[in-house]
Amino acid sequence: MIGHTNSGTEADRIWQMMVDLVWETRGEWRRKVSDATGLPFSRARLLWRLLDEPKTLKQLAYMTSSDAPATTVAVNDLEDRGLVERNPHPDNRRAKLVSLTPSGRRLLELVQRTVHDDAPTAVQHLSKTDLAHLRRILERINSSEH
Amino acid sequence: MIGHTNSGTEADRIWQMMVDLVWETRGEWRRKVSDATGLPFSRARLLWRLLDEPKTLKQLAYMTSSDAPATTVAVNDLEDRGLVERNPHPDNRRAKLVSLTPSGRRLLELVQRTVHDDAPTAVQHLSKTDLAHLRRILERINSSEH
DNA sequence: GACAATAGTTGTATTCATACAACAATTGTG
DNA sequence: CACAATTGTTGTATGAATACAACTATTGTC
Repeated sequence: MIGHTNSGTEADRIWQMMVDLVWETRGEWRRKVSDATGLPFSRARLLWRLLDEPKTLKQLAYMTSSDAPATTVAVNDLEDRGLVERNPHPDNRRAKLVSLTPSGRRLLELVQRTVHDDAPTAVQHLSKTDLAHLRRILERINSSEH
Repeated sequence: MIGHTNSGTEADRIWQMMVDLVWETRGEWRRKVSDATGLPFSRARLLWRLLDEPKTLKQLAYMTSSDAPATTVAVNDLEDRGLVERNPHPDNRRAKLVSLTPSGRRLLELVQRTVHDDAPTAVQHLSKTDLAHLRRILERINSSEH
């Protein structure tokens, strides 16, 4: 990953350590997701966004920071593969709701089962105490997130 | 980012929290680096790898998990922009050493000054104690990395 | 010295991502 | 009702990432 100066606050320096640690592992993980799904990573990511509930194309475009045409193309692709379907939006006939097909859902479950994003060994070797500390701190971060 | 199951060890679950936290911030950061350098992100990343010391094309190819032709093209691009130069390798006349030009070094320094990869506010708001814990744990992870 | 291996270059093809223009259908508002 | 805004589609163009084949120059080895 890109190196960094150590300027800024202590929080910034620590943050940087976390970023570097995580970043190192992402390349291989993306490749594994792509291999497991047979999809470009960005498509797989789009599919994930539908796991909880159907979304409109507009919502998907916003979430992936891409524009409407790009999202149409991506959804077309996923639809052609039978992973996703477009349904009319109940309240707005301009909009369409994109939702997972059973096949799409099965694919995501397959990824969950096969692509393990395991902690690096250095993390696995932390003591119980350190893990507990780490969890508590991360939970604190997440809960103050908004 | 792509969601995850909560299966696996406690370390895996905690790791996942870290990954999610970091991942959320990476898109914007990449964009900022690109904007500040006027380079595609991958080129900027290549430039960073030369900060410490010159590298051969082979080393660069390995570090970016790309192949020799791709690396040649990338280095050509950086060389055309005057950010980098090829010099003969002292010990091996087949190899070439790619190093930063003064202009390339200045560009990296500009990025360091302008693109702040600040900790999310939730991290900045951690207590001194939590920050100290976090730093100690991350250092422990890094030192057991190899 | 012949030959294989290494380091890098050139060129090609494919797939992706991104951005934009032009358009249709629907909805909201004056 | 007319008109602007919203939602999505189609098409086009461009820049990038990735992979491969074929090549040169140099080095190491039998």
